[in-house]
Amino acid sequence: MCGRFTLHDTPEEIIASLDGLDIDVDGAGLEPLEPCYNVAPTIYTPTVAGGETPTAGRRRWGLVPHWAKDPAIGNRMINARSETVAEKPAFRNLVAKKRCIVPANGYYEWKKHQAPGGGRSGKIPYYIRSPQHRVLWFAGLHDNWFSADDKRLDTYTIITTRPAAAVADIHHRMPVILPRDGIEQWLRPDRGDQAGALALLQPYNGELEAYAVSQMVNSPRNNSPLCMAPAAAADDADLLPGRSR
DNA sequence: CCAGACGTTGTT
DNA sequence: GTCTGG
DNA sequence: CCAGACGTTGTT
DNA sequence: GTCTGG
Repeated sequence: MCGRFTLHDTPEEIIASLDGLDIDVDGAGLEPLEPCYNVAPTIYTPTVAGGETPTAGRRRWGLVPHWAKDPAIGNRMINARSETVAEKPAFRNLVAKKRCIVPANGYYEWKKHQAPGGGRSGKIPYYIRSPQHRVLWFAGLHDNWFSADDKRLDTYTIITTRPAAAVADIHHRMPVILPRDGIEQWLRPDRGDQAGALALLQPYNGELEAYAVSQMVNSPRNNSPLCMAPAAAADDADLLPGRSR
């Protein structure tokens, strides 16, 4: 699945990674963009919503459907399965007109770990990213919700699929990462039909690298580059004088 | 007709 | 909003 | 995903 | 144990 990710590039770098795709960044709310090394559900991040001219804007992670009575439902709607997204009542109506993409520099997965000797099992967090440090674009769905006092809430969910071979040992699900060539079809209804868009929801074909990180990422309150540092380096930093454990 | 769900993950 | 279940 | 809360009353 | 919040 995908329950935590990073986004630390500048807005310019993020937009440049779309390689000239025509998007409306007017009033996009991409600036200012604080680097975040530990994006958790309910956090606002940049997204690009589909349309004839795709439009950038900030949205909150955790889909709150427009019909929801309680926006707390968004705390649990952080992922949508690609295999069933076209059928599930909560998602299928969004597939037609509410597709979006979500930029990330990488994401975290927790690998279950069985201690030798039948001891306690635990979980080790891993960070997964492009070896060339390219921006990854997740496939998502979005919606807008209005509170009783008419406050607008824009939210999204990240679509998941089976893992690419490079990360299959870590976890049996991964976010859908769109190839650059697929982004226009995902975002622009004039570039193909819905079936074509759904066909893009596949395990990632590109290169990925993965390595273990420290437990620092576990708490959503931690937002430091050390969250994505290799485990040994992060542990060393933990031992620096003056740092409480 | 109205009421109630609408989701994923992992674990058992 | 829309569908399923009762 | 993980962390953290999980409660009421009355008083300031 | 289970739910909410980040």
